[in-house]
Amino acid sequence: MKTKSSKSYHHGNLREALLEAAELELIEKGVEKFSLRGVAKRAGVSHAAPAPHFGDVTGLLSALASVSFKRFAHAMQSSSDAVDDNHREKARAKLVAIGMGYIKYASEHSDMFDLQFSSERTDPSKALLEKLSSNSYEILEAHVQAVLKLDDRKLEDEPDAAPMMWATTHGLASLFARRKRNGGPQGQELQEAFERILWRTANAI
Amino acid sequence: MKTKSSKSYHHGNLREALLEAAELELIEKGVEKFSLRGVAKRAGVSHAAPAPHFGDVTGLLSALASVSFKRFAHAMQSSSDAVDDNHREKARAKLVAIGMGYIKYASEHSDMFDLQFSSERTDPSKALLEKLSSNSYEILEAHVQAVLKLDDRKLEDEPDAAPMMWATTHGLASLFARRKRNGGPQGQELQEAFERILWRTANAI
DNA sequence: CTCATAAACTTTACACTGTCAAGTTAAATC
DNA sequence: GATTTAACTTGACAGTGTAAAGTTTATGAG
Repeated sequence: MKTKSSKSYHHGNLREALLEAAELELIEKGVEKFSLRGVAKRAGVSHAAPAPHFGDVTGLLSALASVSFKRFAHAMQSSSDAVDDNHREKARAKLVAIGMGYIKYASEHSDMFDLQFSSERTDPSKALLEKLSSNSYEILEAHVQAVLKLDDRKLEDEPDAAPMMWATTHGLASLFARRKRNGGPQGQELQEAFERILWRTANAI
Repeated sequence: MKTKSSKSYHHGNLREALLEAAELELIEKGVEKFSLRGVAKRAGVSHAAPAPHFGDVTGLLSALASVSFKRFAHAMQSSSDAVDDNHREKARAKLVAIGMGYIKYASEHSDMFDLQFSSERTDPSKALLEKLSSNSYEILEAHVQAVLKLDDRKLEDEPDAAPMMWATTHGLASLFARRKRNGGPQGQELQEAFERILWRTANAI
């Protein structure tokens, strides 16, 4: 039981409570209709209570985006870790898994994913956000590096490889998240198509 | 002179005037801070004047997104048309040109581009929008088809080819548009990298 | 333990937003 | 020329974010 939940004037851990409330608000209302007052109401505090912790609404959403980036990186990493160690094309399989983790996260948490890359409600220059964003990229980059190493190549030799993989993955993820919101198809076969596309891209580097 | 601009009660072509004002508003304020009342003020009419023409703010933004999709498709098409007819790899060169037109439009009109794919302020199920959106995809698809035809393959034989090309292109464009907004680098060398990546992708289909 | 300070939180206020309903004006039609 | 219909204005309302001022509590120095 981490929430104090007593009716004391000082909440105790309002910051965390606001982040949780904000996630609910985001999921229910979407990035656009997200309301700071709505978050405060959910957390049971006055509408100006978030200010000391996050400043303005951009501050809160940036913090939430940071949370999402952490989970995002974790999802990618564990997707890669789940690849069988005896896979005959382990390096590429891990790279593909990174991409599938990326896409899975985007489709299962499309609102949080949107938030990560929505530079309007978020301040991407916020120190933590910038760092976590590039962290995610570096995870993918490291896997590209492992693939290049198979042929004794280095990242510097192939400066386009990681951006290409990132762009394809991001394109698939965001187009898919978009389609999902609009009620388009999202079956298993689509996931398989994504995996084939990622394999083709991985084979092209 | 299409604008009546007299002080008559009925504007005459308010619909067009509002679309122009909306584009200015979008460029100056961005998708997020876009305000319907701001648009009305720009056009010199009352804040409720847009309603008869567009309904609500989503209606206006959807109409503006349609305008943007038309220009977008045109930009891609003319980028493809500009490819030398004697190019030794004409089909692939045209496909790459489509992608570069895509990216160029996204970078030069990043707010309009954002609007196209922002499903929060826009209603993607609006008949016209849906049609124009799929039109853009079909332009790219037709170019993929031309590439496949070189080897006597058909779209049905390679159902992943067009989505792959679209995803990579869209990924590059949106990541680039994002980077541009955040003041990142956007030099000539970046454009060249994009072109190399598109070539690699085009060669992988 | 006490008291000053600082921080968390509430209350109030303000300018702004989108949209609805009710008026006004002018164009179109019969 | 009268009436219908559409375009547009005006006014109102609930909701938004944030700034300022007031209240409560924790903190820390003496």
